[in-house]
Amino acid sequence: MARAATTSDAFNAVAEPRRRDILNYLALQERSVSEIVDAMEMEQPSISKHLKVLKDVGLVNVRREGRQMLYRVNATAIRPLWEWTTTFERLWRHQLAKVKENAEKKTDL
Amino acid sequence: MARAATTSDAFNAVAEPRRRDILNYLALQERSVSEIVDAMEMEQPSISKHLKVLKDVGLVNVRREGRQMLYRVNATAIRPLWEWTTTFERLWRHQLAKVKENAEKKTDL
DNA sequence: TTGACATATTCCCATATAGGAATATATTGG
DNA sequence: CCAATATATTCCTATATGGGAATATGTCAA
Repeated sequence: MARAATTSDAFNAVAEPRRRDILNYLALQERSVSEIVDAMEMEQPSISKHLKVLKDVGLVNVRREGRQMLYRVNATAIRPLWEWTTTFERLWRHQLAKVKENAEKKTDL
Repeated sequence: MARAATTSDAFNAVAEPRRRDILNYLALQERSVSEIVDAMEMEQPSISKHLKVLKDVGLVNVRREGRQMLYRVNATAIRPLWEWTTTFERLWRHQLAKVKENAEKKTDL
């Protein structure tokens, strides 16, 4: 077997750093493909391919306006990632509390 | 170019569903490899390989106890994922608020 | 209709998988 | 030291990827 497809879910789609860059950029506002191309430093075909992956997993939505295609983030599709990470929140808070505790012990000496 | 290595960062490491399963299991408590093998339905070599990836990106820590290797989650390594997703939190709250608003309008009819 | 602009798709290829199978390494008890 | 247990590593292979290059598709303006 090989790796899970990039389009299999949001986790795989955002594993690619360029796609996270694109999503970060789109978080500010809806953008056309050429705006994205200008903002990122990538060829237009690459951008289009990344956008296709993002669209396939529902991380972005699109609408046409004349010759342009306007992409925007579908933030609710990112929520499952957030939810998965929060199951570990208790653990890292616990870890951080320990670190702080140790730091205070040191100061007390 | 090919895909970014699974060991390149936490995002790529957790893209594999089996590795998320393992992390979920380890979230409960520290576990030996054989306990993980029993809990997941996978061959031991596969588990060891997944654990290596998780260790390489710092998502788990290990200690030896006799013949056993005890793995535990390093939750702070998951935090960057959480932080990235929270940059979109405002957006999905906004979206959900809209959905709710529309639902209430309907009820008013 | 034609040309220009905006975006998408196809073809090519080097590369890193994940799992299966087999084997290697490490540790302990006797 | 040896056998048993626990874990890691190596070899193999089908597969999907991301970028580059070239090209196709779609839309508007005149």
